[in-house]
Amino acid sequence: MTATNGRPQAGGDAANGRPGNGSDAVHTDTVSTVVRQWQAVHPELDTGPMEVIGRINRCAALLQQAEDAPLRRAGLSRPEFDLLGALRRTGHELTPGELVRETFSSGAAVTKRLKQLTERGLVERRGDARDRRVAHVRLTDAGRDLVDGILPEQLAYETTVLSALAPEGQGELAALLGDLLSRLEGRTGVLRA
Amino acid sequence: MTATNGRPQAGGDAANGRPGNGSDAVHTDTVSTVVRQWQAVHPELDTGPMEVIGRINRCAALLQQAEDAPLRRAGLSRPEFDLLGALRRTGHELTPGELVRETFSSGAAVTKRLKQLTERGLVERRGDARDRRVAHVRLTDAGRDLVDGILPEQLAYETTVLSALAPEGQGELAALLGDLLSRLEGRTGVLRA
DNA sequence: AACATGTGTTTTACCAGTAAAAGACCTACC
DNA sequence: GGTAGGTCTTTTACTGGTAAAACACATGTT
Repeated sequence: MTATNGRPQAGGDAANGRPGNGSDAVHTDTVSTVVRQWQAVHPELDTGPMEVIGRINRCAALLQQAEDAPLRRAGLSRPEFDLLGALRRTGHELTPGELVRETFSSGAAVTKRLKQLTERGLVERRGDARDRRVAHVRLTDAGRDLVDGILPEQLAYETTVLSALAPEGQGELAALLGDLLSRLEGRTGVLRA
Repeated sequence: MTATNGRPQAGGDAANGRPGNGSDAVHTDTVSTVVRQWQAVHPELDTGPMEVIGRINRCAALLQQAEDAPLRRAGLSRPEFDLLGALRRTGHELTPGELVRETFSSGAAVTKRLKQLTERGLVERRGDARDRRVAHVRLTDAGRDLVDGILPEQLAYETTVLSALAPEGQGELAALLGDLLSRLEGRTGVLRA
């Protein structure tokens, strides 16, 4: 459980942090294989970060596929659901600009999605009286019902997916990711550099 | 699944065995805000999975932006780098089909990328003598040099990005994600369902 | 040998996302 | 009150992805 930071020499276990797991139950996840390959080719490099970032990326990819299953049944993509969800969880109307911020997507993407969701009757828009540039978007009843119907399925699905981890493991993971995320989000400078 | 299931709210540190790091600094990451909003609207739902999956997704999104910085300087997208990296780290030629499996992308995407990378002189292809359906792709010297030049930058960048976490935290995170990932990858049925 | 079936790769048609510019509108200052 | 500059949103042009079909070839069977 020593250095992830300082040269994980031989064996990918360096970043593994757990006490006695050297031999049994070898992690056969693809990332550890990839890391081993890199270390064989470039033994001088510290591949520690890969073990974290590679896994985050890969988990995200796999989980999104998994999560998408309940959504697709409802004919929604994940970004569409995110948009509807933002409206639902805030509980009030949002402007397109606010939706951009809530869903972390570009303005153009939000415009397109709103168009489609409006056509499907899931959201409505009205203009602002004072400032005619801005629009206000709200869920229709159908939109709200759809979100409320999907969300429990979604969470149940996620629960089973995460059941690979013990509850304490899930807590740890959430906490660690929270640490990382709050720093990442706080220091946007790091990201834009 | 009761409302507040085993969710590690303030007691998270108890369950998660982290020694010194019990800094009760409130996590101000966006995910915790989102989760709070959902709980206000649907107090009966167990939002535990969101704290993990939401954060994985968000971290992935932010980290990819971060990682992309060094790549973009070299005029490569991440999927392109993944392809070149697969060739580099395996150390031998790969067929398009193998590249599909290594990089987790579709065949069509690999074909397109190979075309571009070939035009840029970073990879070469040759046919197979025995089976004329298959091609063999290898890095050119320029391609190899490019990868070798970028990789250290990339890792350095990732190291600074992860410096938000203490080394032990990084190890724990890698281990937990490895657990999750190896189960996710093993049980493909869960994902394709 | 001829054919059905399977595999490796590419092509086609299409869809969603982005960046940059445009458009519409506000505001504040001269 | 007109105009410069800023903000909110949409449009445009394009890129890159996917799914499904097409293509080219191999293989096993009769």
